Order: sequence, then C-alpha cells, then structure tokens
Amino acid sequence: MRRDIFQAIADPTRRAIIGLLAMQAMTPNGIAEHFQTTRQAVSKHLRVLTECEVVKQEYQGREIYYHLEIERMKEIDKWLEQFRKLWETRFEQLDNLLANLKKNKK
Amino acid sequence: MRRDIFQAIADPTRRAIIGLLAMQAMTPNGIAEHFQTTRQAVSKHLRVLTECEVVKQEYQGREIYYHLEIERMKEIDKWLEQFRKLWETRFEQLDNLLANLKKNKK
DNA sequence: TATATTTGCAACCATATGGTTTCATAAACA
DNA sequence: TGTTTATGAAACCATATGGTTGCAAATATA
Repeated sequence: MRRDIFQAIADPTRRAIIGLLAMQAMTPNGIAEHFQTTRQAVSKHLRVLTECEVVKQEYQGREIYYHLEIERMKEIDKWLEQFRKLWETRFEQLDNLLANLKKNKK
Repeated sequence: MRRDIFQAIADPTRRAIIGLLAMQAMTPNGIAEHFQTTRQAVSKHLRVLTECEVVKQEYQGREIYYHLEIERMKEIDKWLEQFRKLWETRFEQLDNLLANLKKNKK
C-alpha cells in the first residue's frame, strides 16, 4: 500500500484534520466533533496519517492525543522547490515587461 | 468525482509527469517513453491532470503537446503557508536556544 | 488512395478508498 | 464491582483508482 505524505493530503478531510492538529494536539473524539462523519471514519484517517508519520500519538490514560509532525509538511515544500524557481522566473519576466512598458511610456 | 490539485499529485507517476512537463511541453507518446506503463495509462493520467487544470493541451497536427500550468502548483504552496509559519517558529526557537547556550558558555 | 502514426475512449479487472455498523478492550468512575 | 467512556479493529459495502487490451478517429506519409 502506498503511504506517503502526498497520499496523506489527498483527502480533504485529512487535510482539515492536519489543519486542526496544527493548532493543537487533539483526541479522536475531539477531532470527530468538527466533522459530520462518524468517529470511526476519523479514526481510519488518523490511522493513515499515523502510517505516513504525519501525526504521532501520545497516550494519556484512556485518551490518545494526536500531534502533528510538522517535519513531514516540509517534504511537500521540498518537492515544490523545483516549481518555485519556475514561477518566480515567470514573475520576474512579468515584472520586467511592466518595467519596460513604463519606461517606453516616459 | 473529486478533482483538485491535491488528488492530482497523489499518484507518483503523475508527480513524475508534472516534473517532466516542468522542463518542457511534451506529447503523450514522448511522456510514455519515460515510464514502464502503457501509453494509454499515461493518457489516463493526463486526463486527470487536464481535469484538474494542472496541464493544458496544445494541438499541433495529430500531436498534442501538454504544458504544465505552473499556477496550480502555487495552490499547494498557499495551503502550506499555514504550516510554514509553524516550522519557521520552531526553527527560531531552536535558534534562540542555541544562542542562549552560547551566551551561557561565555 | 492506401497505409502508418498519434491519440483518446470504452470495456474490463483487481485492488484501494472512504464510509458505515458492530464489537472488543482498557481506563475512569459510581 | 458494575457501568460509562475512549478508542481501535473487523466486516461489509459502494465507488474510485490505476492498469490493461481493443478499438475508432484524425492526421501524416508513401
């Protein structure tokens, strides 16, 4: 089974869970309150996120707090790096174009 | 059917295709040469990417050149923004910690 | 015109995905 | 101790996914 950060963020509910956990660690029940699905469905999402190591569990009595592993998010950023150069170049080109237009106007 | 940039980049083959098209526009046949799957499988990936508007088609005779729409990549970057603050903060904290250690050493 | 090339699409298939309901287990509490 | 609470896991289901093979259509070429 494919299990990487890109698959982790493919589902909108999982992205929302990641967003929640970015604010604070939460229990499955706490997370489930924010969604219309069952707690069990959220639990399955948490399993995927755990397998991708996007979240870490912290046992506290009978509760489990899920923490976001922010490091994993950097992997996406790293992949994006190759494109960032491209769109910055395009931005520069546009910038130069505008500068030239302004120049010619004078 | 869910069709967004996050689903587009969920598949490793599609990520590779996006990587190729970042370099230059290519035809389906040209793209397929880089993979072990059939041309038709690549074609299906291109369909998903087209539906997500990650690529654009340019007809040239019987060939179709696929171009990357770099703008779509920015959407990922935008979503990542919320986490970027977090990991930069953590980096600063680590930085401060190191600075303090250095200070106390003196 | 006849043939080869490029491509998309349909049909099919095995497996993955995301959800549900039901259950088992362990901790908290009366 | 018996009951409630928090959780994960299993079984099941409809649909999505990623691949294949076999076609049809349109363009290029002999």
